[in-house]
Amino acid sequence: MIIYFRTMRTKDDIKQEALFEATVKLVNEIGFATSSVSKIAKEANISPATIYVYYKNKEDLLVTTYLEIKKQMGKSATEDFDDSLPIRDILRQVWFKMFDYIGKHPDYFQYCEQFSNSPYQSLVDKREIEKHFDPLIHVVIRGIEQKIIKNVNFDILTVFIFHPIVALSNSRICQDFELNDGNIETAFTMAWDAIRL
Amino acid sequence: MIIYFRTMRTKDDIKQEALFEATVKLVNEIGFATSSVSKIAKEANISPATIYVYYKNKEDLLVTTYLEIKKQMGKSATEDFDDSLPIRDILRQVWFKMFDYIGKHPDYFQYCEQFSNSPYQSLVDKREIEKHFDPLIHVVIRGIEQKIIKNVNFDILTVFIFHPIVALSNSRICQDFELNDGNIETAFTMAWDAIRL
Amino acid sequence: MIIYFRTMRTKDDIKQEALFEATVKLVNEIGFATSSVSKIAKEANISPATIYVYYKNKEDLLVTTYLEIKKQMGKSATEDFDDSLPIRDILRQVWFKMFDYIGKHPDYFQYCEQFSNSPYQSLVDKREIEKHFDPLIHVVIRGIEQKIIKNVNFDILTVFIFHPIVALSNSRICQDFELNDGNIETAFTMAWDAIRL
Amino acid sequence: MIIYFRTMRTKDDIKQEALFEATVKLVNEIGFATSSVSKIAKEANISPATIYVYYKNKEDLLVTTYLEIKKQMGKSATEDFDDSLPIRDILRQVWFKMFDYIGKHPDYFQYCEQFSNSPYQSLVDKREIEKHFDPLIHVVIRGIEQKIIKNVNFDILTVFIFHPIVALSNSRICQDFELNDGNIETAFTMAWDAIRL
DNA sequence: GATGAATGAGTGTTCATTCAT
DNA sequence: CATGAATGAACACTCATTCAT
Repeated sequence: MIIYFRTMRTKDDIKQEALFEATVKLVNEIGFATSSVSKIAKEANISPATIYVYYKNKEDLLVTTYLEIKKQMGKSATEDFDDSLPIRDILRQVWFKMFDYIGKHPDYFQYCEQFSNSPYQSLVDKREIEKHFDPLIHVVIRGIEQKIIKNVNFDILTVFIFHPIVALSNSRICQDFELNDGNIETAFTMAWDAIRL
Repeated sequence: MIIYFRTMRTKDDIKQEALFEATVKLVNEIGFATSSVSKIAKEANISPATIYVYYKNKEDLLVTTYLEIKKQMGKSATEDFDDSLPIRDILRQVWFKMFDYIGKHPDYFQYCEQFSNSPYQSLVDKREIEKHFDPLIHVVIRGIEQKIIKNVNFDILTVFIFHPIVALSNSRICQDFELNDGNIETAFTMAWDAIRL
Repeated sequence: MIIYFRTMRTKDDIKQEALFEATVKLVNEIGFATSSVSKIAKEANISPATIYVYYKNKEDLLVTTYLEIKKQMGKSATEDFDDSLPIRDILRQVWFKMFDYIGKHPDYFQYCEQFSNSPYQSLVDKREIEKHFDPLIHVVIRGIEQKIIKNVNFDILTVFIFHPIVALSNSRICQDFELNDGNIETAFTMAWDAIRL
Repeated sequence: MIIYFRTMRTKDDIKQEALFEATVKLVNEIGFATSSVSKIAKEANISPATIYVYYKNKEDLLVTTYLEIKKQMGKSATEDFDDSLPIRDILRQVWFKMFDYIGKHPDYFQYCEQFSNSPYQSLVDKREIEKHFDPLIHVVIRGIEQKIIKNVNFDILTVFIFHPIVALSNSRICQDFELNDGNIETAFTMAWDAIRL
């Protein structure tokens, strides 16, 4: 007879985490297109049927996994956020924190990249993601108000101040770019040059 | 009685082009992952087996379609290339030409985006593509030599001077960005600010 | 309400056996070349997909079926093996046991014949089969040592002492040969005349 | 302008022979099951459609090829047939002639072996083949009448006097048997021991 | 809660054959 | 006569999902 103490993790938690890791691992190893429910189940050492205990369907599994990572990423990027610093310094810190996170979890990052270009991508509410990065957005808006940042379409700003982080981390796009502090500093300077007034 | 005029195109050409268009259309409508040979065939109003008359296999169909578009795109971007212009003006012209091409063929552009993030992407020789854009690369190199452009890792430069064109054209990333001349001018200025010394 | 008695066989066993019988039956009816997975499935009254629950692939199904029969056959041929008998009597007994088995399971025999001439034949380790018939081989070797059997290439001996059993049982080759005791006795005498010193 | 002289072989003959050789070659290389009409056509350097000019269908092509070889084989086995020789010598000569033919045309022999175990085998009239070997059959009958050969079921005799030639030539069955004169002599002696009174 | 077994619908691909030219 | 193009039907196999236990 098994007794579950209050602090003991339930079986559920363990299975769910195994499923999370298995999903990320498999997608990174064999790609989104060929990652099937049964392969993920095998990787997690459970029956394919068990997945349907925890998730409504395949879509739910993949989307939830994505959202979980994005949440973590947002948290990492905005932790120790110091609103009193100059805007440039705040954004610079975010850049380093993001590259730090990606460097530590390249598999999570890669999963997100794959997800973003999969058909499942359209199933997530963009706002749901953005809210994890809200503090950053507000910094940029403040920069515009203080006439430090160019007052242009927000999408354009995003393309120059946030998108490069993703592009530079994508080994397919940047085969020569090494994630060392010097390179990150250089790239950030360029991003800042692009958006600053 | 059917009369074939001299200028009449042969059946082959018509089918092959129908296949090209059907491939692009379907991939754009339902995505790469779910675009099957039989669905493409149905879209082109031919039998799935007929595809194998024109292409070795699915991979061949998708890759060839991609290469064809990239070739067109490179030609468009570099036509009327005037090496005597100032470097900034050359790049600015390329930007406008690229947005012009994408504006005229949003479906071709979208297909390439999807392809670039598919498992088939690894099957094309990156150099094969780059050669269609070689003149641009040389302009950037000249800019570095003339101390007009920052002397940094080429991948980083690419992320700021070429990658934004793609990002801004990607309706998923930029839902607010409108491809009008003003917006393009603004964005180009930012890209130039990022890379210029 | 269904009640499962203790002796009731599980679904698995029933399906797997149905599959075995269906495979043998279909191959005998329409030949190896035209026996497809879906036809076998239909014969066994299951979905083609279900076959892949029990076997890795078509090859696995066909090879396993073959090995199973050969194992049975070897066991039949060598049961009640009495090493103390004169060599001629031992071989004679094997002949009768083999014809007995083939007479009782003509379909199994025919399946093996078809398999042996199929492309799948090369996938089985010849030794794996031979080991079921090892006692026979040793009898022949003993016969040579005792100068009762001609001391010639073993392949040649096999062609005259074992191969005729197969040839005579093959209805395609022998349409007039009836498997009665008289005919078997006659044929065995000829085989013995061929190999004895 | 091409002028065909009377002695010149017509295109037909050349194509038909190319087709014959291509069929044999391909079947030997990739097996009966995977030899398709289009592959044979490619091997013969003609269009698949052209095959249907010369043969009614695939079956016709394969069967005709088989019959042609069997005819040749029968001719070879029975040429220089000397009815005045002792029966043993006649049969011995046939053995050597057969092994000679097979040694010179291993591909033709192998094609026949493959054909004999294909579904097409049932389409040929056994008598059609046998008539090419009629002289041999009559020799055996004479042997029985002269009380030189055992008076048993003809199928049984065939299994011991003709079948071994095929078995010994089949590299799958006899991997150790070498087609040299010594081995053939030994094997023939055994065959003769089996059938002689 | 957990699962082995089962499956209809789909995958990419090859086939023997026909037909307009 | 010769053929390139075309295809319906079949192939082996995988899929996401369900369901009885």
